[in-house]
Amino acid sequence: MAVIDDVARLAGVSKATASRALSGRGSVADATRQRVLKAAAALDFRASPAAVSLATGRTGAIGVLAPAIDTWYVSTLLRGIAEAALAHDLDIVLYDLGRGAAMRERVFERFLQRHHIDALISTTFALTHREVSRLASIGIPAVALGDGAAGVRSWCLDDERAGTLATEHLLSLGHRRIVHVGGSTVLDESLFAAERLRERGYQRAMRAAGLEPMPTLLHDPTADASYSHALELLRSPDRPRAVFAATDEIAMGILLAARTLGLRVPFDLSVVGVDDHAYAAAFDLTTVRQDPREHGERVVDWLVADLAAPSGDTTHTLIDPELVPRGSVAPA
Amino acid sequence: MAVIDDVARLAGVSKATASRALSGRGSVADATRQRVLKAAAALDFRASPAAVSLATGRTGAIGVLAPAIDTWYVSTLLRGIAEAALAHDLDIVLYDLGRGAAMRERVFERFLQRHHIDALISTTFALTHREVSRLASIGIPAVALGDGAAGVRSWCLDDERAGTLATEHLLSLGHRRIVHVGGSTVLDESLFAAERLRERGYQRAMRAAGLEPMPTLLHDPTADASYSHALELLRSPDRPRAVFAATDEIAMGILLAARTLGLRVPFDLSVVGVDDHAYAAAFDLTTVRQDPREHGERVVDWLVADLAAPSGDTTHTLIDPELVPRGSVAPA
DNA sequence: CTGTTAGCGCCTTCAG
DNA sequence: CTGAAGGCGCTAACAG
Repeated sequence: MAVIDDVARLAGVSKATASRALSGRGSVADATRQRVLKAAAALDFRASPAAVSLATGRTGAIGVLAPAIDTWYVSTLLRGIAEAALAHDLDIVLYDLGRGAAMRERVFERFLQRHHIDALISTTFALTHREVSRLASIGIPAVALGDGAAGVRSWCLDDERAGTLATEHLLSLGHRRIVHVGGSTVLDESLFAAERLRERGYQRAMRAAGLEPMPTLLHDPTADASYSHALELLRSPDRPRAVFAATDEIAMGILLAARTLGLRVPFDLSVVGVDDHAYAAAFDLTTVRQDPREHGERVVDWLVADLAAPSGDTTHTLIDPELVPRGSVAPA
Repeated sequence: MAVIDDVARLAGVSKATASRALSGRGSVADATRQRVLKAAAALDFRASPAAVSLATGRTGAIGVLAPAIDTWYVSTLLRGIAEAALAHDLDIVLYDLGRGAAMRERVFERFLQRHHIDALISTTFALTHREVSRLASIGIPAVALGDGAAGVRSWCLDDERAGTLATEHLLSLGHRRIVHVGGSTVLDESLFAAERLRERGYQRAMRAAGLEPMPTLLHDPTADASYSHALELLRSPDRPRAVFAATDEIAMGILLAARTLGLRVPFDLSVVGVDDHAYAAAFDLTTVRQDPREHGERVVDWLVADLAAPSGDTTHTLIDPELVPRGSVAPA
């Protein structure tokens, strides 16, 4: 592997000039730059990132802290992040927390230990105060997605509004007994802020319509768990005719259960979800959309700008959800 | 941030001794080691990965090259890789190729440029000869998953056998007109080796049963595309009664289309998929299982061992698929 | 505009 | 077992 000294020698300049020519920082005579560039190409030179990083303090990588990658939300988000990162010539280092937050502390300490990234994107789980100040003290800017944290720039779907939108849609069609099926608080009380907010949106909409919210049904936030719970729910004689599911995955489980039981959607049962999951269209599922892929890109762009010129901005941006009417809902 | 010199000073030893004590390499008197460790803890010392990397040539990270992260196979695999990586105290650097391989060259050059990783895991797309030799020449060991490459250790589902298994299952139940719906070769001829092998397995099983394989139907490998194509297919008067879908996602699209058209599965239509996707159980879909999560862990373990003691092993391991009978199939 | 001189923080011979 | 010295490859001042 050629090193910069080889390039410099071949171009007949000093290491410093070669470095300047290669990096574009500092001024170099045009002719000189061309010579250096040509020499570098000839030698197939590639700067050692470790050396660059040691000298500059920059790594050229950003970290992503996320739970359960094998999930529609996170994987789609990751896709957006990866695309934007590529465009900005940044590596992305992935830290998967799995379900629940057992590994959280360990992961956090570990990636901190290595000063391996220039910035951090945290998703779904809010950063704790301690983590935020820790990050700040070692100078890694952080942003949060999906759940904010004080002192950190964040973007997040207006989950409460999403719940309200979905519920109001059902209400406007004359439904009154609307059941809310929520993503679990089972795993960890502190984690599923989004789900709790969607529930609150539901409750608010119900009360605004003069109705008493019904108790939220909870289980693991997977299509599977939803399916088996829905089987029970829909078998009951006074089964609901309208359901607001906290996520599309849950909604899909309900739809599948309805099919199994021979219920006709939307005539026997109306269902609204949240997400606009990749399968939502095939399920003909009415839902409230969010676009994690676009969010991922947006966040990376912000981070890149902030890295170049720290803004100290810690705004908490709420993203407006949008109802996507499809065929899983009918008038009461 | 404390550096090793601070630790050494606090412990009253030299940098060299501190380094030895901290890394465990080289012998240090027990009492000395304790003192160093205590000093390091007191100072909250963390070695700079850039410096370590520069000095040792190791980065402590492995790269993952994958298409379309927002896909069941890749995201599940990634989950397994991330878990194993955490266990081995390795970072994982993610390179998303998106759909198709447009970014491929760029990504490849880019991660090569930075000698940012100790090893590479490549998925789905086979590495080209040029890439393999390139990797070898700069000394990054690579493994492949999902599609092998000459000169590289690889693991991969026996896709042809998967196709055969699925088809034979249908045949054994008396079906004769079995249609195969395949993941697209539409995107890029050279990429979807797995799909082509599954098709071949189907054809082989048909011929072995004395039947002429029917032409494979192709479209984008998403549930959505599958849904709309299946709508057409199943509306036709001589619609098939048995379908072998190349992936569960495709199978799910077909199942949804059947529901839309009022066909009863499995009585009017039998469907078999491949993958054992997270939703397969909820769809009650008979399928051929593969377990990418487990594969991910296995591959990382191998890589870690190989990093410690290079084996030169370039075996191509075929993973045996397994039929998972569920309710989407009935006798003809 | 360009070369020289110091490091960045750690590991690793080589002596002792 | 331990310390001193040099180097990994690059960039950042500072002169010139």
